[in-house]
Amino acid sequence: MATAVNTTDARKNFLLDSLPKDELERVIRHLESVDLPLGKVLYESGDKLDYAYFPTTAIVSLLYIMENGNTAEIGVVGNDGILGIALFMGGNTTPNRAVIQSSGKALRISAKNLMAEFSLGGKFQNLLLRYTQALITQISQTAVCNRLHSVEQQLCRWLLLSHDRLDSDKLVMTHDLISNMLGVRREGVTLAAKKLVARKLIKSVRGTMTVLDRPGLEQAVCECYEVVNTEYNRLLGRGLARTFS
Amino acid sequence: MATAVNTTDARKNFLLDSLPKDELERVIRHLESVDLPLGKVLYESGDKLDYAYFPTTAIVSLLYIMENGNTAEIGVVGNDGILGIALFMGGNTTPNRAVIQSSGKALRISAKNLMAEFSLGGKFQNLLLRYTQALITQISQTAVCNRLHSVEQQLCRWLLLSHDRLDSDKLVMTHDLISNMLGVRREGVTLAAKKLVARKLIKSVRGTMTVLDRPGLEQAVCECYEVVNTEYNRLLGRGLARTFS
DNA sequence: AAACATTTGTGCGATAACGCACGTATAAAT
DNA sequence: ATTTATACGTGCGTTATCGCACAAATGTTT
Repeated sequence: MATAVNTTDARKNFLLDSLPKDELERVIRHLESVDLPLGKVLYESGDKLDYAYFPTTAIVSLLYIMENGNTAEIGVVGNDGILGIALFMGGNTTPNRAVIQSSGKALRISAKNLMAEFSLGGKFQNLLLRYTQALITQISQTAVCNRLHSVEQQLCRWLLLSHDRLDSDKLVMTHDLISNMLGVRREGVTLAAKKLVARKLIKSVRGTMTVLDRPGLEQAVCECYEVVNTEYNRLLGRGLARTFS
Repeated sequence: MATAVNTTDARKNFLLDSLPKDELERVIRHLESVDLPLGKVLYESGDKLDYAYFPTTAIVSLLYIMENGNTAEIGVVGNDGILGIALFMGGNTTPNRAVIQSSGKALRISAKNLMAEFSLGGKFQNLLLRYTQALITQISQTAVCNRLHSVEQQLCRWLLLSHDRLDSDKLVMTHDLISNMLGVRREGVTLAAKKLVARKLIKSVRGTMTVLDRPGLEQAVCECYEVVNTEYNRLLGRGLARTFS
């Protein structure tokens, strides 16, 4: 399952790609590539983390699971970031679940090696902290969006967040799965999707949603999306938003 | 306005209190005490931060302000934490407003001195990162709570969060102010408060709410409160929850 | 091709929160 | 003591979302 990693692969992750050459080469020796299938749980709430993951093509949801089984997503991590910030932040674990939302690959590094590299300071440490701040903004904006915006707007935001982290326009996701992410009813997603279909912004057929009109989606989404994107840009030197393809 | 600081004052802030003696003495020389009146804006969204603040008796809300003027709180900081994490996280600013929710004192440190102390590593750095992780949990839980819980439950949570950070049982807050924090209507707060009054958990009279039955409030609140509290305890070695007084 | 499982569409009553309007209470100012 | 400003209470129609039930469509398996 785990294999060695070359520079080209590593650079598919924006954080790794932002490292100066010498640091990247140092880090890359600790990396191994892993396949992450849809639905796989990277870590469970409260689990002590053995690895951190730099997604390259996979997308991972940070999910909170209530006592009654209800779920809500607090953030998304793809090729823009890293999973396992609790390692270098000092907590070793977090009270949420990380689950693969879109299958693909990630590069993992052992907790021990991550800590060693982090404590060297340098750009690596700086990048990880900046990324963490960007993630805080994303989580904050999720809180705000949950409070103030409609399901339709949130679906737009969610579609854009996913689209940004994918090469394709085709998102392999059922309404049911999305409803668990957004913390709403499945029917709510169906309804919201129908409205977006009516506006010709997306196509929605059994298990997949396809982005048809990216600029249109950006028009339909609430300001939350842009706030986060701008902040990623400011902190990490590159936005996530894809230009229309 | 700003005056020198002694150890006793500094120890009113849990982060400072957790420092080993030598580090506290080193940090304390950079601190000055400031009074923070209700409503004062510590920093505005996007402001470059000149100071970080360790509240001792003041409570500060992290607020996001929408384009249309709507507001929603993403987190609360009191004597448990620090304002200005963006400094050591590398961003220097954050897209939210910090506003005094309950007047009191805080100890401030210049951005330059904070950075210097942080980069020395040691317990200070470790504590700040751990605190940041705890704050992430609080913000995450706000997101979840906003999605899944009723205004009444959220009011309970908000009251407990404030009560934890105060010496008194009396919270000086209008319904209108609280509604801006929770991101709901003023009438919604009035209604929710009325229900809590009917259950004899609080008293609510013109501009103040008084906690009458702390254990009762803890029974009425959603699980979100306890999740955050447990995490603060785990990460920082002390919970915030006050025992019934 | 038929049977089956999964996913999506739709209808309907219930509930929570909204926006607005206006009345009432409380505290401060004159 | 009277006025004024602020804060709170309440009613009412509207809207968004919920929970549930079940039908229709779409893939998959046999």
